[in-house]
Amino acid sequence: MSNRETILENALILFASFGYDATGVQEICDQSGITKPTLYHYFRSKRGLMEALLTENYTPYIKRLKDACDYRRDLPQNIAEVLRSTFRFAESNLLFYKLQFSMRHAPARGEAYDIIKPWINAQYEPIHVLFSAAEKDNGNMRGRAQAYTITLLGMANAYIQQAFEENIALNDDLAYQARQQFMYGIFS
Amino acid sequence: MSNRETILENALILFASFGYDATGVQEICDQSGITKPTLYHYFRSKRGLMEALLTENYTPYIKRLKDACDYRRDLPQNIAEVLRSTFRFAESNLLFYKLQFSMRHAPARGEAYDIIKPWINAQYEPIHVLFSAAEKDNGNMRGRAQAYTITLLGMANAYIQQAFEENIALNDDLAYQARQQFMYGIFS
DNA sequence: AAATCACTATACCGTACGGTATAGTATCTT
DNA sequence: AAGATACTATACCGTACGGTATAGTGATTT
Repeated sequence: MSNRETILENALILFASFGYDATGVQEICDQSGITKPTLYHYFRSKRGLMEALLTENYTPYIKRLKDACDYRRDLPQNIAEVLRSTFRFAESNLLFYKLQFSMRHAPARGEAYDIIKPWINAQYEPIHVLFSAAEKDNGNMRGRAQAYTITLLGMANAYIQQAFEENIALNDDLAYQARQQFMYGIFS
Repeated sequence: MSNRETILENALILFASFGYDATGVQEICDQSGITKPTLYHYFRSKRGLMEALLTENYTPYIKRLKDACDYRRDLPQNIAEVLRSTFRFAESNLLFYKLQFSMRHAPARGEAYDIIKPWINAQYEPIHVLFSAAEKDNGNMRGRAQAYTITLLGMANAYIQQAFEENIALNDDLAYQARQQFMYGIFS
């Protein structure tokens, strides 16, 4: 494995375990068996390292999420796919999921939140577009696209957290159950 | 206002804005118009300051939550009260709600999470006891008390986040709506 | 063979951190 | 009036931080 990959791997472990602020560049180097100039050769700064980590781990998920949000006049189908892709994202790399989750909820003016902000939007935006499109086919959804987006993501995360703590699988059955509960919130 | 109160107030603002790690003791002192020995006179350490902040702001909520979880064979009523007390807690001090929320989701081995851990349990435990008690009256809930607790809290937080971002009130109507959606997840 | 390139170690920079030793001051107790 | 108590400022401690100047290395290109 290349030094670059080793650094990314150990940075993920340390950032996810102790947080961005509390993890020193030196620790990452020690854990990776290299020295600081090597790290700074591949990544311009500590922040650049974090950004690279996010880009490499987020990109495939965001791509799948965009596909899941392609509206074909079957909103329940879209919601199921959004939940499925998100569940798989969480399950495929638990450590990264935990890291990005803690960063999403970090204080708004901290550096960690500043770094992850564009990715929050990259996840939010396609889902919001989906609900906006669905509004046109369902009048009583009007003006609630933002609320649906937030609630859907919030519910997905609640299910994911629950699955982790109870050691149950984030399979398609659970995605279906989450979808039913979410849609009850919409049409009631 | 006493120095102690001033320190607590400014610490809340800074911790909530920038995070526990990223906020220096010196900043808190500057903002409060005092010097470090004064701060260390009232609070033994930076961590002690954070702990005092949590104790003073959490205590009344936990007390109300415990009342809300007193099971009288009417689970929907309990759930409504849990949601109401939690909504009011969030609405009464937005800054503190944001701070504790970010700490709850901070990395597990960081200091911030370590400090808030007992309070996470103080919130979790009475709700868990409630669902465990309700299990005895409703067979098909058996063995799912933990799942219900996590999902209820997750849903409450999703509603609170949504209310903040859409600038809508966390009133009893919203608590009722959240309860309906949650109970659909239980009995389906 | 010379020059270039990507990569890496030693040793160091300035700064900011959490925390404290010392020396007060002002108020309250006896 | 004397002593104790609660509180606060100046100045400082050791340590760890993110980041870098310098000087290489070994492989690739010309």
